[in-house]
Amino acid sequence: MNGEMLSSIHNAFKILREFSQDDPELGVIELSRRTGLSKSSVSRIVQTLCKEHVLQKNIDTRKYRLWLTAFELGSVVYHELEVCRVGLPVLKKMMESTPGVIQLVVYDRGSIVFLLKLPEDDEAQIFNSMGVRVPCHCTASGKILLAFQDELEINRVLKEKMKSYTKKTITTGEQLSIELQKIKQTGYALSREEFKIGVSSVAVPVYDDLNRVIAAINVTRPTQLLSSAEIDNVLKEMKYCSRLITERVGIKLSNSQRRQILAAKVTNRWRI
Amino acid sequence: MNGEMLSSIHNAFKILREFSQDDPELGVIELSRRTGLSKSSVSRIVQTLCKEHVLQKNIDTRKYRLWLTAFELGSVVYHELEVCRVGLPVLKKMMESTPGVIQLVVYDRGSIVFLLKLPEDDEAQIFNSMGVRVPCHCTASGKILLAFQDELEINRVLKEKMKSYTKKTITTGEQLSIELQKIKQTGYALSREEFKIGVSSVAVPVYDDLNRVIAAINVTRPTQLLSSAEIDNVLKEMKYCSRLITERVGIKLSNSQRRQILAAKVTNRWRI
DNA sequence: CAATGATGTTCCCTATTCCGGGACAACGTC
DNA sequence: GACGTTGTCCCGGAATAGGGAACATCATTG
Repeated sequence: MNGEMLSSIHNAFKILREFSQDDPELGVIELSRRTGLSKSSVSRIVQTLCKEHVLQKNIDTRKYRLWLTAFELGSVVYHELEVCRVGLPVLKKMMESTPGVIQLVVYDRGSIVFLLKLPEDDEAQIFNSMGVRVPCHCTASGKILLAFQDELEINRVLKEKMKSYTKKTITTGEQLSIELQKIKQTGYALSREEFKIGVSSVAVPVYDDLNRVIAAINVTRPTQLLSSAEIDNVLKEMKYCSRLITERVGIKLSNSQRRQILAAKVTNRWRI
Repeated sequence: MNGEMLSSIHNAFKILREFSQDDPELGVIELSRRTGLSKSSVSRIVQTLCKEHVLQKNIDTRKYRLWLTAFELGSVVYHELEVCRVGLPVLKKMMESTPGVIQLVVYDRGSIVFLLKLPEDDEAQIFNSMGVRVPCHCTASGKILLAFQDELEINRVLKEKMKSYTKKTITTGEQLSIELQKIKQTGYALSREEFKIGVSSVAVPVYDDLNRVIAAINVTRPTQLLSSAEIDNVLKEMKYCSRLITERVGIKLSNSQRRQILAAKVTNRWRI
C-alpha cells in the first residue's frame, strides 16, 4: 500500500480541506504556505478545481472559495444519511418543548461531525453548526461517542495530543479514560465549559436497530441555564428522542436475520 | 489554455459527479462504464478518494458512496451563501401562511441548483430537494433565472438540446425565447407540468442590493391547487419575501459606492 | 509616480506518475 | 465446481504533474 496513491487528487483535497467557515476565502500563497505545496502547483490545482466548479475565483481579491459542485456533492451525503432524515423531524418536535441548541452528531476518526443543528437560523453564531468537525475530547457528544467505540480506536485516540480550549478541557489520556468509563456507566456525557467558556452541554447516544451506537444527540446551553436538576429534565427528553430515532432507523429485519448479522460481527458502518 | 489541466483531478470529479440522490451507491465497473475511464483507473481513483474520506466503501456490496469530507466541504458552501442565510428565516416565515413546497434556487450554467427546500422533512419525495441540479428550460425558477441572464448566456443555452420531461416541456429555442420575453415583462415564471405531470410551480426573481438577480423563489404545488386566482395570491406573498431578502442581502453601501461599483460593470457573481 | 514588495500565472524541463491492458482474485449463481 | 461478473494488482511506457524561475499584476510606500 503506497501512502497517498494518486498524489494530485490527494493534494487537491489537502487544499480543499483548508477552506472552512472560519477561512472561507483563501489565496494561492496562503494555500501554498498551509499545505507545503509549491505555489505553482497550488495555482494549477486551484485552476483545475475552478474548471470543475468546486472552487470559484473572486476576480477582485484573487481569492478562492468553495463553490456549487462541493455543495451538490455534500447534499447527496446529507440526503443519504438515514439518521439525518429520521432525526430531523424528531429533533424538530423536541425543539418545541426544549430550549437551547439541539444537535445531531456522528463520530469520525477521533473527531465528531455535526449533522444537524436546531434551531437552524443562526443569528447568534456562538454554537457549532452543520458540517463542522471538532475533536472528541472536549465535547459532550464527542465523549459519549468515543466511549462507545471499540478498545482499539479508544486507545488510539487516548494517545493523541489533546488541544486545550479552556481551563476545563481534558488534556490527558488518563483523565479522558476515567471520564469515558464514568460516561459508559451513566449512559450520558456532560461538558461543562470544556470547549467554550460560558457554554455547557449534555449528550446521549443514539442506537441503530442492531444496538450499535451510530450518533449522538447533543443539547447546548449557557452554563447557568443547565443546572443538574435541569439536566435530568433534558436527559429524559433526549433519551426519548434517541429511542424514537432508533425505532425508525435501519432496514427492518426479522430476529433471525438480526442474529445472523450480529454473529457475523458486522462492524461495517455503512448504514448510518 | 489546455482543456482539462490536471487530468486526475478532472477524472476524480467526473467520477464523483456520477453520485446523486438517484444513484447514491456505485461500483467500479458501473463508474467505468459511465465515465469512459478504464476500470483500473476508476479503482485507483476511488481508492484514493476513500483515503481522503470523500467516498466510503461498503465492504458487503463493494460499492461506494459519497462520505463525510464531501459533506463537510458542502456545508462550508451552504454557510457561505449569503442568500441562504438571509433567505431561510424569510421563507420559513412564509411557509407558515403559504402551503406547498417553497424553494430557493440559483442559476448555474444552464441549470438551476436548489439551495433550500421548505418544508424540509420530505416524507413525500415528490419534489426536488437541496443540492439538486435541474436544467433551466423545464422549471419556473429556471426560466425566470435564465430570463435575467445576459444575451450571450441566454443564446448559448437556447442553442442547447432540451430534454423533454412531459408533453408540456418546452423543447425548442424558439419557444423558450418567446417564453423568456413574456417572463421578463410579467416579472414571474410559471411551469404547468413542464417537468412533472400533476405538478406546477411559480417563481419570482430575488435581487441583491445592486439590483442584480441572484436567486429565485419557487413555490410548487399539485396543479389543481394552483388556479390562476391562487397564483395571484401566492405571487403577492413571494414578491414580498423576495423584497425582504433583497433588503437584508449584501454589504450595505453608500449610494456613491453603489454607483461606482455599477459603473465598473461588476458582473462578478462572487457575492451570492 | 517610480520603486518596492507581495501575490499569482506561465513556461520549461525532467522525474514521476498515472493510465490502460491484462493477469489474478473474490464473490455469487447456476 | 464451473462460470460470469466484478474488483484489485502489476507492469511498462507515454504523458504529465511538479518545482524553479521568469514574467505579470496589483498594492503600498516614500
